[in-house]
Amino acid sequence: MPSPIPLHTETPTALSDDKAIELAEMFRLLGDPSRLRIVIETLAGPQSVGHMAAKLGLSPSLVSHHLRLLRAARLVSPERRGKQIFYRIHDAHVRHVIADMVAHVNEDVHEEDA
Amino acid sequence: MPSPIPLHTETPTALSDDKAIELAEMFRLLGDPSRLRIVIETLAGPQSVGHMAAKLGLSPSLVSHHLRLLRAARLVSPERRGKQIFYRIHDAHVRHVIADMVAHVNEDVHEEDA
DNA sequence: ATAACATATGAACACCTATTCATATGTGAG
DNA sequence: CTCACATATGAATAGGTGTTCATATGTTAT
Repeated sequence: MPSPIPLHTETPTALSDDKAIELAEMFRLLGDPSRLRIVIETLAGPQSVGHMAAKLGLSPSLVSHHLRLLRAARLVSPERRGKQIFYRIHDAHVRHVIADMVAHVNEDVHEEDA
Repeated sequence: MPSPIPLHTETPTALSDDKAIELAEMFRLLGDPSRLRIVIETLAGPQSVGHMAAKLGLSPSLVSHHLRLLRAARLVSPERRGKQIFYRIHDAHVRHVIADMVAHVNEDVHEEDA
């Protein structure tokens, strides 16, 4: 029979092709400075579009465009409160991934080779 | 005195603007499927350009182009062995960041809200 | 109803980028 | 030296993308 559900057949860090594409798509969205800053803002809690635009020095229109992409990729999710719409990080998974990256960059002491 | 070396002044996940740009640049490079797969290959140990090209189904030329960008960003580093050139992940920092992301995507059980 | 505000959306544009192809550079063998 | 192999590089191009502007949609208050 063809090895059912192989758990540890490859190197500790392997990735199926579809997972690679999925992960690349997430990286791509975070690869734009404006978008990355928007996502990081949501880590502190739900933020309105206007608040983010003001705080980041971007036009509300631009922030909305970026939020649409982040929404479609399920990186953030909207929540209406009166006239405003607050965006939060979509789930704990995304939160952990981003937070880890930020932590890594912040501690950024240059270690030697791997 | 103006609070020296503030450690926990902001939210647990804040980021200076230059760090945000630096991080975004790293995300951007990993945001291309071909490039991401190349980097992931190097996690298993030093790999020659030709080997990667064959394994990933990409032209050696394309792999070389991508490696140039990854090299410039210090994500990978080259090492000559005879005619071939082997690329490895540049340092432990990069290795951890990528490995964490792969791990997160692999365990990918959809949790609820953050 | 209208008005004011908040966000979203569509089009247009300038810019960037991934890929291919052709060519160059470097290396070891004979 | 020449030849074959491995990688790098430059140009050209097709497709993608971030931003701006104008306009639409939705919400609350009067």
